[in-house]
Amino acid sequence: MIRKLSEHSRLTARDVAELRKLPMMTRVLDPDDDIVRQGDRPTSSALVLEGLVARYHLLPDGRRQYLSYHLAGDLPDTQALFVDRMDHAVCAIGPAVVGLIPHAALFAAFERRSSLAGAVWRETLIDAAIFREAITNNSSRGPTARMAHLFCELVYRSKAAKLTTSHDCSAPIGLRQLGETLGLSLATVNRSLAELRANGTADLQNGRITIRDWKTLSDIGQFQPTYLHLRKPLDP
Amino acid sequence: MIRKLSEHSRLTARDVAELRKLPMMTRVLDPDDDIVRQGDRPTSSALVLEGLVARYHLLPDGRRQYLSYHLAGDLPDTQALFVDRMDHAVCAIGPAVVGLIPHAALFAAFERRSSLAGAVWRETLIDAAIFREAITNNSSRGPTARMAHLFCELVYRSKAAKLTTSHDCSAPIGLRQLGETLGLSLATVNRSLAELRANGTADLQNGRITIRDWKTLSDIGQFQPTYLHLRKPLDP
DNA sequence: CGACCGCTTGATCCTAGTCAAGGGTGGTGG
DNA sequence: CCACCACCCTTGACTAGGATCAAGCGGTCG
Repeated sequence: MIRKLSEHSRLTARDVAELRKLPMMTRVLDPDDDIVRQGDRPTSSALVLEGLVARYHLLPDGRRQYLSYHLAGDLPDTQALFVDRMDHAVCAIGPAVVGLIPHAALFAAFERRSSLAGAVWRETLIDAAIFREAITNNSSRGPTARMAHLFCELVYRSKAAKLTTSHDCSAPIGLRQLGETLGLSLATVNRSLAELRANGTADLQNGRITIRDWKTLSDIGQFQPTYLHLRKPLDP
Repeated sequence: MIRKLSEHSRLTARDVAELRKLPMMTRVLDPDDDIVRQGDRPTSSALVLEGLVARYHLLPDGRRQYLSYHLAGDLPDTQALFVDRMDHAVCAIGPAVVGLIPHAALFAAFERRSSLAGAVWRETLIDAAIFREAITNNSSRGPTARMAHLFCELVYRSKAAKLTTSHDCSAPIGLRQLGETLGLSLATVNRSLAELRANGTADLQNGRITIRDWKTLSDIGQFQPTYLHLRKPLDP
């Protein structure tokens, strides 16, 4: 499962052996459970084993700004490895399972195999690329395009992670949360979603994103997957 | 100059010695010159020596989305160390000077002193934190608050980098660029700026941001500097 | 069976975008 | 040296699109 790193990095057999040796405590989460909170000083990092996990900022008025979503195989809080305090929180979106790996164990593995450090570092850089894309998405595209882009990204990443083979993926996201991701009101989210449904490009139902017309949808969302930096990009 | 890293990381004398040995080619830039372009595969990383530098996405219609600003001492394209292709570009905002350090030299230094790798890694993680804050800023705050937040961030970082001691900093940013940073039209940018001028909290003139009332401005922009992860935060 | 929660839809308001015009400044060329 | 031009900032009028408010619907869980 950890071998999602090899989507973007070449790992040797010894790297993989080192990864397998990492101690890990699994933790089962209900929807909306926090894994870490803003201000925490975690001593271990989470690896998503199952489900969907998200990072978010807590705003002064209690609302949230969701920042990114993380699928099985992702490391959603590697930031804490090198930075004292969490400036954001991480929570489960649907039911999820995460593995907690002590920082000390990770550092030790990095010492032994610096290529591992490189792979994790690269992972954090790709996270940053996803954040940048979110800035552009939420700042320069209209509501429907934003939503289309997000759907494309989630499905594309799901496929890259071999979590799905068809044009859909699990995403137990509520419309309110979608709004707090895209910077839109609940009403607009709904109308944009209705638009995507109406033109037959995509749908979100029962916690599942379905893409019916990839070409048109990725056009609407101006989705260009290069920023995800896969070693071998997917076609569809 | 490189010792800006010590704002957030503890460096030993030997780390510093290693940094001083790095080979570097300086390059002088006019306003708007690109340092790297989207799609490039750079073989060296830039260190800002003078002036202001920005990252941006190029949009299909030719407009830009500015993503972050980088002051003297920053490493604006460390991403390229571990990722094949640039997914964004980096350009000079005003006149600027950068130092180009070959990736090979950096990797060699990391091998010799892994604490250096950690410091640079941490720097990239703080970049990511700045991106996250930009998502929140552009998605969940009104025009004036966005601008206030950006001004606070730039001045705060300038002070942290010892580039200024008063409540102002050099920022040769045009209003169009401000708009392409904050996701606002030129007209709105101007009106929001007028508002900040009118209530005596801040100003932008002759390529210089001046903050007249820090307390009120940071209130308007909901600016909380924790996400910058300085080892010792500033008060004012 | 009832209450609650999340989705859906409609009506209204208001904010930010668009369009258009004017003013200041610096640079270039006559 | 001056005239012209280009660029950027500034301001106003109008418009459109998204936020807000409000109500109805449908499923689920107690």
